[in-house]
Amino acid sequence: MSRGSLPQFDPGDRPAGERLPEATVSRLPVYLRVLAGMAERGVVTVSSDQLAAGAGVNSAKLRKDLSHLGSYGIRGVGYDVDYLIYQVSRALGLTQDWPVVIVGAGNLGRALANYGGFVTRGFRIAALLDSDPAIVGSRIGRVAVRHSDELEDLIVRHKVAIGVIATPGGAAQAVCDRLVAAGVTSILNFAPVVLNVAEGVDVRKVDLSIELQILAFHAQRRSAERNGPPSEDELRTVSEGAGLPSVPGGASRLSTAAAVPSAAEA
Amino acid sequence: MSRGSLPQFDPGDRPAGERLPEATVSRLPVYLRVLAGMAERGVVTVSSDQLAAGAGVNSAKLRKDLSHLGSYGIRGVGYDVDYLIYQVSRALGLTQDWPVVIVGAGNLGRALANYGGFVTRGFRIAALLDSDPAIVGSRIGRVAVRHSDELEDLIVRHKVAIGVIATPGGAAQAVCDRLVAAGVTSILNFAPVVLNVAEGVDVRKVDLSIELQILAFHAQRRSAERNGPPSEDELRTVSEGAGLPSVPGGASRLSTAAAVPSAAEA
DNA sequence: ACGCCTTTGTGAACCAATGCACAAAGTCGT
DNA sequence: ACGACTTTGTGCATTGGTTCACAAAGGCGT
Repeated sequence: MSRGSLPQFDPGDRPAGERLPEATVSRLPVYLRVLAGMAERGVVTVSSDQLAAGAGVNSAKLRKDLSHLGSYGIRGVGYDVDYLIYQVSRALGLTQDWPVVIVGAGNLGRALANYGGFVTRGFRIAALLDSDPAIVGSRIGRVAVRHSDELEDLIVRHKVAIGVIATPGGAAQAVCDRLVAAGVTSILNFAPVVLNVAEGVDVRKVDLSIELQILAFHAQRRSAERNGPPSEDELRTVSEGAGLPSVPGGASRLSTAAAVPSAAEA
Repeated sequence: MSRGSLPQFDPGDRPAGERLPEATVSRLPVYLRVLAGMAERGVVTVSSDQLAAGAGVNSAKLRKDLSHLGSYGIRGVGYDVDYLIYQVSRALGLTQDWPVVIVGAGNLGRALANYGGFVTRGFRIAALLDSDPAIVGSRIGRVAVRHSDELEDLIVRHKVAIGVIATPGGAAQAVCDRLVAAGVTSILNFAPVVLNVAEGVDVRKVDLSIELQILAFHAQRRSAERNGPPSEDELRTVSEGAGLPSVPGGASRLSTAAAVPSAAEA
């Protein structure tokens, strides 16, 4: 237990310099959600085993994650639910609330704005923007759709630090550039493009098709396993209905492979 | 270059036993998307540097990722775009197409069904389900909304292997159970709950509030850094407007901490 | 035909994350 | 008041992932 000199009343705090491992950060919100559910059901104390089960992780991992925040458990008992909620919230920066701007009020933007229950957990929709005059002015839940011309102004006035991009792919990079220029340094991107940003800007992406493709990979692997391990070289019979494209540069020329099925295009 | 005995014509294939690292799998879809964009713009050949830049990763990582699929580059030149698209697609299992069922036709389900461009890349919406009679029968894009009673039937008839859960949190676990019981082994969950599934079922989650919380953490860290490194113990002045809850079990009793601000609840 | 130049593929060193297993801490029943 | 029992927090070994840096491969110009 390597703790520096610390004041009496908060026995658990880590020295301020401590950096949370990225993997831990990405799990804390999950713990927080499970804890919130427990608090709602009146649970007062929880052991690492119970919480880990609820979050779907190994209990040793959970304890190590929490130990990075400080020493907030009680041996032989577990963790106080409310107190742990507070500590995790604090570690994540949720004790202040964050004004968020959502750009794009199409299907997805609307869905996000309506999340309500989610978005209000430490976050507040400062603005919902769109460029289509036909929907500017309408209301989605509690927020009015404003024109994207106001983007810079709204960001500055509401001190927005987090932007959500819910536009079509084509518009995403331009929107991103404007967000960054206006001072936003955290961006959550739902558009299916890789955003290019300057150093120091934090981008996370949420992408349906990527997730589906990862699932497809595992599904394929599982089904391949079931049908017996593909004995050394029946590889090219896996996909019917698509001629095997010729190998470029095999012994002949490059870019002969134009007639590829290209499963990845629209 | 450790390759076993292999037929002449496909010089790059890896021995069939090769397992792709998970991290690689999660990046392949990104490469695929960038490649598709290049193909569309008529690019024929791409170097690892260019592709890596487009995908926002280090080029060494990109090369190592691709090398797990096989040896499909040409030294001194790069990779043939179409051929690489084909190989990546094949590795991901996208040379067959995957019928997908989406459960929940609320805002989010509708947004997903309308993705069109995305979903059609190797995937096909076999069914869009909802339990609300008011919207059953309506059309979202090309697909009709059907009643969730038909779930089991549709899954079996269309050989659906991938399910997408876009219901409110409360319904998610029940839907998940039904999907699994009907034979679905890959699930993409948009509902804000941790799903409990049997061994062998693959669940991925997409969660707005988790992503936002991770962004908030980094935003907080950055801003804390700018305002000077918090000198050893000004920790408890970080959050105004929220009284520091008492420490449970400090020297007094457990669960005194009931009046916590609880930034994580509705 | 030959050598220069580009770019791949990978060995090896590093770093991050996981999981085991156990000592230390602290509760609770008697 | 004490000892048995529970549960935390963490040292350590291991696994997985990233990055560097370079030899081998192969095209291209002359």
